[in-house]
Amino acid sequence: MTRTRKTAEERQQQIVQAVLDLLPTTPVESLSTTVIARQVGLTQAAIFRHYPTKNAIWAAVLNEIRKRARGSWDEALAGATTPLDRIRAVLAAQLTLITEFPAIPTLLFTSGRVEAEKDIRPVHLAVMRDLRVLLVAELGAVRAEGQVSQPASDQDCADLLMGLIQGTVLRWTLTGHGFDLVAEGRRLIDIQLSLFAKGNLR
Amino acid sequence: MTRTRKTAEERQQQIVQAVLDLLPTTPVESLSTTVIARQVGLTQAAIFRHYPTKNAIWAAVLNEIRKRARGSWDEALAGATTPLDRIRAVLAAQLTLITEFPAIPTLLFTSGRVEAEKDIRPVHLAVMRDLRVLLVAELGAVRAEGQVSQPASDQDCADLLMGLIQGTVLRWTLTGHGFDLVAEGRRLIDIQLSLFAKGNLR
DNA sequence: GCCTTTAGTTAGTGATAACTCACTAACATA
DNA sequence: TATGTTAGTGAGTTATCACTAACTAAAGGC
Repeated sequence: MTRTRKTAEERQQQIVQAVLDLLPTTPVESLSTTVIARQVGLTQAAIFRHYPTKNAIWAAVLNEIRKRARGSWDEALAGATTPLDRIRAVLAAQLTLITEFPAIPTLLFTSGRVEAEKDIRPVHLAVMRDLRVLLVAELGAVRAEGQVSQPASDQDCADLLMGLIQGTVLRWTLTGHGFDLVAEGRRLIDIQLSLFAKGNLR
Repeated sequence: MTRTRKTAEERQQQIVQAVLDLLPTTPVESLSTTVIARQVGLTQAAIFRHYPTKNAIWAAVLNEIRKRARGSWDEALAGATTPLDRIRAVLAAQLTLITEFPAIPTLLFTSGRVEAEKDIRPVHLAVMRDLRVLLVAELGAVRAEGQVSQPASDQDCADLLMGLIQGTVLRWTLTGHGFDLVAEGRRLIDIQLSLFAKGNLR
């Protein structure tokens, strides 16, 4: 038994990672502290040394997800030049993130435990709002560029794109990941963007 | 105590109705057989005389929802004349149904218990498939009418519309029913349909 | 080498979940 | 009025949940 004790901080990260690893295969309500503990390699009680309540774990997990989402968006934004390309890149990044962490839609589509609602829902809303703000900004840039102006407001266009993403992810989740989310998403995004573009050519 | 015993069939319907009534205000995982029994006015044990397992209750509830969805679609289809109007009507009907039974997205967005998945998910998929088939058919009719032909395939257009609906419903759910779902949905649907229409005018 | 700090364990708590079983009483019918 | 059927009851069962208290032992400064 070469059991080495780890620092509390390390364990906290480990616990969050364990939840992220388990979520794609474990229904949220079956993801008990016992299951988490087994994944980390600790006893169930040890979990409560690092997080005071289970809700605290959910909050930590959601914040980690939010952090990763922001990171991947920033990366996508930096890698593209035109506003339209940035829209494509950010949405593709979001879909890629979701394929890497199917935990995200699982949590998103789960109304969740009664008490967890208070902790989880605000983070969801924040992530969605962040993405929407980003889209509206880029759509505004597209419009400002002048060449292509959408027939609908930037907000409406953003909502249509958000719906497209969410709907596709929902379909992907319900079909048990039955298709390539990123490819299908990219395809539909291109169609939608081309519809925006064509809209003003009349 | 003029306690009259009811038939098993009556009770079964009553139990399903009780779940539908409770769902908007009760988190899915708090909706125990005890709560259901209290709503119906029976003991908890009596529930199991009418449904062998709790999953059986969920299955019955989902099938009832599916039945009602079909019913409201049919009504919408019958009340509209042109294919485009039928699309608008069916989607609005679906949104109206959801405002009447917020239980639907609650169930849809909840991954649910492990075992319930087997019973619940297929019904979800069936409902979504039904709606999509309907949309594809009407979009085909729009195209066949000749005047307006979409720049994308009927299937893709249907997916865009489905995403629009699902995304809007998700937003509505997460914001705690913070806006008028039907009105907002109609607005976005009209925009999307006009995008389809304009697409071929170039 | 001792001593403080703290990660981790063992062994519980009470609450609540779905489900069972022996029994009772309302009902239909003969 | 007697009898078989079945809706409904009350008192359980087992399992699992989040969480806690008392204790143990590893780590690290002195």
